[in-house]
Amino acid sequence: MTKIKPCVETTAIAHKALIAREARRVTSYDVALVAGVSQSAVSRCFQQGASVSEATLARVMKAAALLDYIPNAAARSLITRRSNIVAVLIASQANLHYPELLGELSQQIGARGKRVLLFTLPRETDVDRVLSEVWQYQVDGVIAAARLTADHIAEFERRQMPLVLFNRTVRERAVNTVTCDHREAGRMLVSRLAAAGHRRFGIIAGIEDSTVANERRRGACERLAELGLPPPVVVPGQSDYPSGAAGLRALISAMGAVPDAIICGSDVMAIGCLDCARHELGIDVPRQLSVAGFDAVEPSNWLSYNLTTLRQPMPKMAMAAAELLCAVIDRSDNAAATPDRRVFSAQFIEGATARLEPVFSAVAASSAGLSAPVAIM
Amino acid sequence: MTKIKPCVETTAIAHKALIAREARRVTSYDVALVAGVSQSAVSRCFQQGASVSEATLARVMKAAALLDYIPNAAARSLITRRSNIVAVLIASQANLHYPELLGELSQQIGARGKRVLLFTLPRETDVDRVLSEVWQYQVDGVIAAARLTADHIAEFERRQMPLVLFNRTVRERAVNTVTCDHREAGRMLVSRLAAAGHRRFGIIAGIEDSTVANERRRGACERLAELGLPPPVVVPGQSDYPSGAAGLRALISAMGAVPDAIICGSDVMAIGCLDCARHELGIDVPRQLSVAGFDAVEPSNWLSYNLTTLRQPMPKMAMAAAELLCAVIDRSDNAAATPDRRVFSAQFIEGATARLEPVFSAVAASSAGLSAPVAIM
DNA sequence: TTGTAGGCGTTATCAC
DNA sequence: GTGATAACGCCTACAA
Repeated sequence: MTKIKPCVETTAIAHKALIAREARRVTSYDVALVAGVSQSAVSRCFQQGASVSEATLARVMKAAALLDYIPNAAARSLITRRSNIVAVLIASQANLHYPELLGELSQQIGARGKRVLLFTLPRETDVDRVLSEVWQYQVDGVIAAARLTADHIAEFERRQMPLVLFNRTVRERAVNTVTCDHREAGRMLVSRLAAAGHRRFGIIAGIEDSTVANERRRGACERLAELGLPPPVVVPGQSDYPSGAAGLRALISAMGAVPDAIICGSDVMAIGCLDCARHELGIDVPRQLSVAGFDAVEPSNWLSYNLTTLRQPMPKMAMAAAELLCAVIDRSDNAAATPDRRVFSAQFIEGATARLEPVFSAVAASSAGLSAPVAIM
Repeated sequence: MTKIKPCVETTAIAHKALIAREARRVTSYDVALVAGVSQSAVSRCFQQGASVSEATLARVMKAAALLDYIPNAAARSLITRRSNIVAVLIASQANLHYPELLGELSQQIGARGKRVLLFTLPRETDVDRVLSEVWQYQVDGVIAAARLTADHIAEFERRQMPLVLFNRTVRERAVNTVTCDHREAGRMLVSRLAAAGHRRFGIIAGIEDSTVANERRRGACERLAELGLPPPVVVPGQSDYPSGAAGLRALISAMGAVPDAIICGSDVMAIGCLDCARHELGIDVPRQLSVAGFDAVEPSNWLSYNLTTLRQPMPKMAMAAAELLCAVIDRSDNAAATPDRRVFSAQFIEGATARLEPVFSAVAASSAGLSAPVAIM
């Protein structure tokens, strides 16, 4: 009488029915049972560079496939202390203005074997409430495109939570940041406009608590002063389309005339300003008035606008943020290294809404086109 | 001699130093030790509706605060089988076209105590690779704004994973879906244009594998046939700006003349078509040609365009998706109920790029303005 | 290479 | 109301 050894398929089907009856999940024990090995052998089969024999691996993988087994990330993270989840904090405002940002971040983080857990902030003041949620989820690190205070940063340090700020800075603390040099962008824009003969400048500012818009304005004002030009008239804006038109009217009324050039804190405002000037006030842009924006959003490139603007190299910045964060996570066992700051340059897009002198000097050309990362200590 | 009972603060500080020395995380045991209660008592303090005395709660919470204790969601999910994480699968294309979608979804899901784990698909064909990742993370459910096959759906059922399709459908299987009635939208658009006397129609189609664009085209063609009008000339497009211009030229060449009306599969193409007509071909829109799009993206509302289009009620649809998914999750212990399909109507935006007859009939007005959910069994 | 045993941090089930 | 004890599903020495 021969002893019949049941084949893996048969055992798997029977065992799977059992699991279904008990309403449990499929675990590595189940796979081990079906494959006829120990649970730890199964565990090793799902890890990189563990020592398993060819034969065992094959048996285990077959059993796993038959049972629809997938390792449980929650259980794994409990012991490895790695969830492979990265939190992205993003103010809804930024979300809408930079639709590419989230997509690029997700791709780049995904390419590094992690996933993005999304935390959107309806208002930038909701940070506290959201952060306490972040801690629960045991994320490996955080990319924050939102306004954090020095106290928040301190809590990240206390909890040893890797952090990268995106387009934000905190003066009081040393933090990893990825930014575009918005101040330099503001300076560059003024330089080009001034070189073409513009003298009376108006500025439509962005949302008040936005570091980005503030830096742009600061750079522009600074450069105007250096060039000995009169200070610009600044009117407030909300970074949206209606603010462009409202800002234009406000500037004309404050200055008693149409300015030579208007610098808008964002492309959407610039487009609002442009539409108002052309369609409502009958102002000839760029002959009577130059208009410029920031960000090079998709519509700025459309035929109806062809806006003079400055582009942030978003894909590169997203890649830098993912890279930086993952580097910090990987070495987070060791002592914390000194924070890294990666600064990118904006790229000047000439467009056709501003009168500009052609650029020949090597310095201006390179500073306008440069977008490689520059480390500033 | 009096026995000195050390106060909570002192114990906490000492114990915290110990934890730091051992490089461990703070656990509920640590809190229990400092608070002088059992670990289970601590656990109960962090649950809804568990029975704990006022005094214990206070002591525990104080100790927790001193130790910076936060419950570990990974450990919790291991036993509760709830991760409070929802996966959102989104094709990058859709991401860029509907920036509001992700923000709305995140808000709505957040309001229900869960968070969004983001899975972006560079190509719609990457679904398989991404799904196997989804299973690992033990998410509570999935909202998919990407193309799934019947086989994929089957795997969701096999794994008993709650699923809601967003703006997608799968003919072969019964699935929970939240959609906009794009076919009806296409019909509505043709009805209005035909009523204003347009007869020779051109269509610039969207990306070939997009259900949405196909449904829109189908509805338009269907309605044209019903009205006894000649079938439209259809040219392909990629749903982007350049496709609008290319499509316009292709239509003119195919028809041997400028058509009466062009229906574009998306607003961005409509805008590309419009810019080309006006700025490059000198065609008077809407006098010589009517142009219409779909989606009511932000720029469609700008002065330069004021596009005739149809809006999807995104916020309502996102809310419906979150609501539906969470309902399925909450009752997922019981037997699976019959799938739910929530269909919304697009809202007609008259704009100024198409010649239209004013609408007086109550039927037309209500069908054009309706955006409340309609359950279809 | 393989199996045994202990632990990761929580919730659930019971007695008390 | 409170505290012991057993899961949850996996990884990781360590011994074989």
